[in-house]
Amino acid sequence: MFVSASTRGRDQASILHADLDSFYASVEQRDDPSLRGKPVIVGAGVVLAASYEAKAFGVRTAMGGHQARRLCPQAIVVPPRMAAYSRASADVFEVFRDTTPLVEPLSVDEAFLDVSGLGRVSGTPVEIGARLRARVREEVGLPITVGIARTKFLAKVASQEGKPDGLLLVPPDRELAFLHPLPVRRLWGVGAKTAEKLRAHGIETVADVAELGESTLASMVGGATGHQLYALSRNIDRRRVVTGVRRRSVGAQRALGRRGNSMSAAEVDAVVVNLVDRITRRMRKAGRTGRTVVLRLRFDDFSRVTRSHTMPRATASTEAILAAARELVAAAAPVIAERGLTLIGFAVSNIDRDGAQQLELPFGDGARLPPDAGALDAAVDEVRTRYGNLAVTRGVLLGRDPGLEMPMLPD
DNA sequence: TCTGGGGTCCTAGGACCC
DNA sequence: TCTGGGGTCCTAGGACCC
Repeated sequence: MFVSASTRGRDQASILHADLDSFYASVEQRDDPSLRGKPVIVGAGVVLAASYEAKAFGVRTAMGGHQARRLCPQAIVVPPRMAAYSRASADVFEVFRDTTPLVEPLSVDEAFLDVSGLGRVSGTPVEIGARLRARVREEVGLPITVGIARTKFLAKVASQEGKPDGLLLVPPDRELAFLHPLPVRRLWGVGAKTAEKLRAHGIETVADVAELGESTLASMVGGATGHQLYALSRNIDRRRVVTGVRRRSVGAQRALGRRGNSMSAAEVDAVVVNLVDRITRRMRKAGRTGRTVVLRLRFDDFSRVTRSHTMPRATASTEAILAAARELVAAAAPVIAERGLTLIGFAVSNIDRDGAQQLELPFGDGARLPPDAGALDAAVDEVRTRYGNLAVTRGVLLGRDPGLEMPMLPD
């Protein structure tokens, strides 16, 4: 596993956040020249992506199709082509990984890149970012925006501010001037609900948040969110760019619309079988197993409900997971009958958690406790390189010094 | 304006254990 | 018979993100 250098780069802007612009819509415009320069909407029922020409009319991602067409009647609506987007994403990430090995994907269309220590080879972060944008444009044919800053959070905000098709650097001595005037919604973890809670207290900007104490914030929005807002608003973000982060759940769902109301038990079961089959195929392909099956239901009034069941062992077997899924559906039958089903979905979580795994730390025969925290970190990184991103909490050294406890390690 | 599909993390209560 | 503190796991719901 590679992680960003802890000394180098801490005080200079060397984290890139690269974010494709209107990703799905851009792929459509790339592949069909007749769509270029025109308002394009991907997805009919709900807007999955809108080109900048459509956004100019107020069309937004996740907006209902009816509203979108009313705002922009001349928009060209195209069905999604997921396979094409997956290919485009893979091509873009190839450019990312050719730029630096320290790539942390956030989704199909964005990632953090740590370019500290590349100076001698590749130039300054701004030069690297500019070259990355040019390569994605030339080699994949897509516009991409790059934000550059000293921290992940600032880099991400910078790419948002730099859109579309731009590059924006936040110099280390301009960070607070950049951050504080922004609306609270720009803070990670602040969505519609949290923004409303804050607004009720007269808090509108990041600067307003930064004036509050952590306990005050926690009392408004909860402990964890309060802690995060406190730190981000004061420009504290020590998170490093981490590779090899692994998925924690695998799921699939299907919206049924109004017809969900009138589906027979057999029709519902057919959907269940299909969803479980898709999930377990993906799990087996990825070599993952899971212990907890979660049923998600949505109803006429858009209310939601979840039911879950944890199995004794992690598995990717269609039979085992389907059996659990069917039991969850059967147990939820009364709710389904009462409230009008419009969506059904499953997720399998507790991935690869088949009880604790014994790993041998690479200290070799006669080795002693690592002399310092740095050596311990290196050992844990070594284990993670081999076994993936484990949640390491505590380990006990066995052997020569039984019972010697290692200190708590961060995730 | 009546809304897709894929995820992540946090909170809180209850069961159970020492 | 009643009492305490601390911890883990499971379930359900909620907020948020792209």
